[in-house]
Amino acid sequence: MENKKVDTTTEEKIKEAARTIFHKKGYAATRTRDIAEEAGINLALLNYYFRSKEKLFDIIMFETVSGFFQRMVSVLNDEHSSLDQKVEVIVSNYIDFVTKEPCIPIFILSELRGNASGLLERLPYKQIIFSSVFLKQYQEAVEEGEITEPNPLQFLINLLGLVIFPFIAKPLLQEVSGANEIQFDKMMQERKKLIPVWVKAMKKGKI
Amino acid sequence: MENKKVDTTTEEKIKEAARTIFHKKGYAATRTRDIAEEAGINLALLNYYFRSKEKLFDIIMFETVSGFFQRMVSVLNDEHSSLDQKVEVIVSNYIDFVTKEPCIPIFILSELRGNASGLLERLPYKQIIFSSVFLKQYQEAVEEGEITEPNPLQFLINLLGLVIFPFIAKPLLQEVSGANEIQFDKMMQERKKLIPVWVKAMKKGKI
DNA sequence: ATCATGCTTAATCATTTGATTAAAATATTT
DNA sequence: AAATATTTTAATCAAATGATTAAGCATGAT
Repeated sequence: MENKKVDTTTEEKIKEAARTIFHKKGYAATRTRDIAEEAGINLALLNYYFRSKEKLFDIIMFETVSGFFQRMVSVLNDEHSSLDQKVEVIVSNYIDFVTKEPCIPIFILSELRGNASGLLERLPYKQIIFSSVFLKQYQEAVEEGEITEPNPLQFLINLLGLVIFPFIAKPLLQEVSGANEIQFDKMMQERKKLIPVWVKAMKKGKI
Repeated sequence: MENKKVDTTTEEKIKEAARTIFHKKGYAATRTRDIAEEAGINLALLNYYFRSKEKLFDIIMFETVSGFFQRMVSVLNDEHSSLDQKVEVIVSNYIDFVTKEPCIPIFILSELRGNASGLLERLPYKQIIFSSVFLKQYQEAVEEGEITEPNPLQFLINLLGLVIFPFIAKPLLQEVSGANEIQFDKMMQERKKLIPVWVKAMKKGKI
């Protein structure tokens, strides 16, 4: 009955395969047969365990998005770090994570086009960010004149854009620069130090 | 024989419909029947004029990518503008363009995942950017100590990331902020002034 | 040993989807 | 007007694809 061996269970094998293929090709371009082959199982097992391609996708999508934003939320709510420290941690954390999982940003954002799933509405990030330690610290910094721009969303857009955009544009940047995989990763490692400096500089940018 | 009336030709109607649907849903999620319906024509006409979905897509993709980068290249090669002016023009130009065509960035970048088409290699942007007026100006600014970071690619990544990323992450940002379409566009208009200031501030960021 | 339960497979189904065909309609030339 | 070429349509095809079925296999319980 139970099949929880030392090796991964069949259900987990299917999920891992689905993650791999969905992340790489997206929902529409993924064939259930590809997932079955990647998992080394019979196609029927996919439907046996998950009922349908769509239900399997919903699970992967939810876990991927949750995992991605949990990394940010936990840092944004840290009571014991300053704003600058939060930037450093987020930058370092995400650059390492996305270097290991380079498909995830474009996967999330391209599957969220139009947000047909309504996934975002079911996630509580709006409230979490709105009541975060980060937000208080940002508003304090604005009041004390340390930050010019009053809208914290502009700050988050910049931070995320500087970290994530290069990974989304990776094929493009590699072609324009002629960089190979290693050189690209090295450039992203350099951004670990550069982005916090840039973000600090941007805080007092005067119009 | 010739059908070039005042109204658009059938071929052009199909291309416009294909642009609309491909941009919105991507290659894999697009059905040729959707394009035919959007164009108000019989499905067979699509294959009559363009042979196949893939060939039609290749045309749209090439035109979209070319159009997108031509805007940048023409500014980067302007002899008569400074680096700061180039930033201002690119930011303003792209924010207006992408506000009108919000699907294009995520379309280009998601279709370029893995660059299976080899489209990028067929485009000459590497050489164009490498020998651009921008590059000379950037290197001069580095030599004169006006810019800390010696790699011009980091500068371009930042510029593009600050401009384009918010449009790619639009559904996410709208959900997190609760902003509607008009409020989002207003925020992007504000970035027209903010990004050039930020980019200037970043130039002298010290480690 | 027998039974019941859950897991796995091969074969098959039904629908979707890209593409084609042959004929009809329209436009162009002679 | 007749002939020719081009454009358009309805009908159909073949392959791909998500999903199901029924039978076989394993494992633990009675």
